[in-house]
Amino acid sequence: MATPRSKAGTKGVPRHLRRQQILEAATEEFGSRGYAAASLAAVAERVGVTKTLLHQYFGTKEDLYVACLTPVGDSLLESIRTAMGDGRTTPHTPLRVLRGIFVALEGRREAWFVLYDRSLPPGGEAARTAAAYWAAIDALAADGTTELLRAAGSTDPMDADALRHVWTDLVGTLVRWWVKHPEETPEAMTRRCARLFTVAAALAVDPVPPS
Amino acid sequence: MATPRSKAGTKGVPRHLRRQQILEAATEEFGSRGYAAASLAAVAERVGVTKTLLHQYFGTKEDLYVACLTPVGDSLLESIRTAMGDGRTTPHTPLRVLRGIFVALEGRREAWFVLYDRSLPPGGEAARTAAAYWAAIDALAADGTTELLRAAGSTDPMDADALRHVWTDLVGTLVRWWVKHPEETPEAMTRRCARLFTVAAALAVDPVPPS
DNA sequence: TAGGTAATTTACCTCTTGGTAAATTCACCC
DNA sequence: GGGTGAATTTACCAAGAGGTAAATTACCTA
Repeated sequence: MATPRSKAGTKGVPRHLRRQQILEAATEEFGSRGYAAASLAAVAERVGVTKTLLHQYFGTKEDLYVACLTPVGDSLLESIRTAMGDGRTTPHTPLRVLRGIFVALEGRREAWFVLYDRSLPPGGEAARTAAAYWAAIDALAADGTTELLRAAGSTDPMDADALRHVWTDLVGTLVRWWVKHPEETPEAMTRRCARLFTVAAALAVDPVPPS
Repeated sequence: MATPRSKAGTKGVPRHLRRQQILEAATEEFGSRGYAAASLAAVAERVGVTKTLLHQYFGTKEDLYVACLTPVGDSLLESIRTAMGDGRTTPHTPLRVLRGIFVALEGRREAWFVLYDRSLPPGGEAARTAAAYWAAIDALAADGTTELLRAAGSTDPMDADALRHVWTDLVGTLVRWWVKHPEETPEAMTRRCARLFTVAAALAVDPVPPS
């Protein structure tokens, strides 16, 4: 028996497990480099497998991206929905939403950047899928912000739109900061956000006295 | 005289003007698609010129990117510096900074995304140059936020760091919104920000009464 | 008007990337 | 223990990217 010259053949990894491995590696790759800069070869190498396998598991590059995006988008969406509860928006809602997002993202924080990738091929299925998630999340955000805004007495629709953007991007900001601080648990991060809100509010309302 | 079979030869466009055209087109392309997804052929087509010309004017793709980045980064940095004035941070400073940024960006708003491109080849000159601008801007932001924070009585350095991130990314958010609303002048946008700040502060401080 | 120079294209090369068909090896089960 | 099917690789292709040397045209001036 000569030493096998080819390394083909099964490695004993069951299909659903391999699937999971690929998905995780791809999510990290897409999340850190961005869709356009990410290469399938790099993903394959992370898994310790060949590029071809990725195609046989997930099809095209865009398909793989969508496969990565879907679970993140779904769990994020669900977390936000449950955090917003019965539809009544209270001052506690923002923090509950944040906490939901942190928990949903824990263990795969870079996945956030998969959802908000700006280098997707325009017109493709990937872009459409991502846009659908954005729309769903934005709708929820709009619900919350307009209700808060109305309660505060403001009615300008442009302002409402801008505030929605501010809120959603603020979430992005906090997530990004959180990604850079892996030691911070979701709970600790939520508490930090609470403190930050208080401080920011005090800043905006309480002018610094000239000295 | 047979009709010329080749379209080579000068088109009468002086060098510095062509340079400017290329720079503008490249900035738009990089800004809208992101560095990795942007193609030199597309830039060339925007200008109505050949890919080769880009190389002869600016060298490699990264060189071209740096050439796009530098003027934006410089003018942005200068605008922020002058907006922050003598170093004394007052409650009016944030809005002055925002106004400076809007004015500096007017006419090439997408350039913002050139500065904050996350798909640059890691380790390259482009990434280094961009990182240098980030550092410079972040330093200014840190100055302002810590001074405001100290005046408000907070001392936690992690909170200060987080607040700096919140501020810089809030700027990004507002710019992004502004990019999507081309009709809004820098002045109008500044006023909108002022209103928004007031509303947000009221929201954060004034809980919605349960009804 | 002839020649020099600036501006630009042609044609080509190479490397990478996404993608596919076919071959190869392993594990399991009668 | 031999066959059957699942898991995986080899080898390959085509397209597109960045990049370069050389040729081509137009403009300007003496």
